[in-house]
Amino acid sequence: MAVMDSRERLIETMSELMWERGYAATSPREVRERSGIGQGSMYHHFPSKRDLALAALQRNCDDLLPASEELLTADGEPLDKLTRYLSQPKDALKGCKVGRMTQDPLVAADPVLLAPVANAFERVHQALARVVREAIDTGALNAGLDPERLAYLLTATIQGGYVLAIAHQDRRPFDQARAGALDLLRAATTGSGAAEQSVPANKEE
Amino acid sequence: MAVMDSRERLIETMSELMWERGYAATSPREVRERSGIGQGSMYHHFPSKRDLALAALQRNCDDLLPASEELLTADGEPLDKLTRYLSQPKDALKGCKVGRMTQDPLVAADPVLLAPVANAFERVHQALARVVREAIDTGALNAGLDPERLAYLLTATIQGGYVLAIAHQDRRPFDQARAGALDLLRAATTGSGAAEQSVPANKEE
DNA sequence: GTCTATATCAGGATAGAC
DNA sequence: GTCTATCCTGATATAGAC
Repeated sequence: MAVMDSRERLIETMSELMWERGYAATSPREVRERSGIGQGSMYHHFPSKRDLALAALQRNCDDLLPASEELLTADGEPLDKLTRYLSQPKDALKGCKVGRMTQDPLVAADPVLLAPVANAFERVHQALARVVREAIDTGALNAGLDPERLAYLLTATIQGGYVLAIAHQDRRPFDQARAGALDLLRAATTGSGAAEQSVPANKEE
Repeated sequence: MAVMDSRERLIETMSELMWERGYAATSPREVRERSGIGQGSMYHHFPSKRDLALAALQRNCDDLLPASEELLTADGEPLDKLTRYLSQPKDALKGCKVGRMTQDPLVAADPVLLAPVANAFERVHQALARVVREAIDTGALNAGLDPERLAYLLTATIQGGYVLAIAHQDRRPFDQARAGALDLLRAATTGSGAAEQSVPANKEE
């Protein structure tokens, strides 16, 4: 494999910085310094910070989507798939490299930058809704539950979990929120008794 | 009531801007221009942007906390209180003026600025956990459920709902995530049959 | 307390040589 | 494609008069 070229290094570096600091708070200078790429070279590949950000954002989406999509479309019991979705190892204190973008004023106000984010969430949502629907259809979850609502709830649990973890500077709220969602899913299991077992908290990334 | 003085106007304006753009992306210049307060006056009251931000952040926390705390500590059925908590009118596309701060790189990295945010989340969490515990103790929710987990789940649902709403530029995912949480709570109701009624989606703020 | 003027530095980009 | 030099603006203050 050839050594990573300048363009690639720029995208890689910008992706990291956007995860760490967001878009607005990341400066071209930081990208140059961390990547070791010169000024001229940078503007040769990307005419503006925004162009580089778009490429980096796309990259971050491509980094995250496959894992969730593959997990959710694999064979297996629908409830198992939801459990695995809610148990993926995550660095709670770093936040989500995709979800974080929605809180960046420059991204949220820019339809072009927001598009890959919207697309990523949409795809995960569809995959989740499909699995939830399957769970209901096969009788694993109570009839009468709404797949759309539950799918949004599960994604929101993760995204909100990051907020809590960062606020408390502690990953436990993230893990507990996810565990709470699993507990409630189990409680909504057809034929569940009152004393349904609760799952143990998720451990370290 | 006397006309609002300069100091007050500065805090008010900074609070708005931090809600709209976050801390890092808000400049002293914008505060001056929107508030109509002069440069000298501003730095007379607040020696730095950070000092002003701290006051504004405190203000934003004080704006939000009372409503949730009063709602959760009022008399009434615990499940009703949780329902009301999840049905508070919110402008989903604007995001949470407190939760958003966790995604601001300058705030998350600054323990002093993060403190009021952590405190606000902690208080809501405690109030929520108490209500959930009450629901379990009175038999309204299944025994075996964990109050801590459910409390974190509910807050995460709201905070994550904002992320989804902004990503999709549509408030419905926010409402649906909250509705999904209510559906699952109802499913975890002791003695709930399989065909528990689901609640209608929340309407407009 | 408030005003105007000034200072410093970083952000974001362009120019033109190699 | 990459480098160095340069440019302009805005962010974040400080100075000192009123």
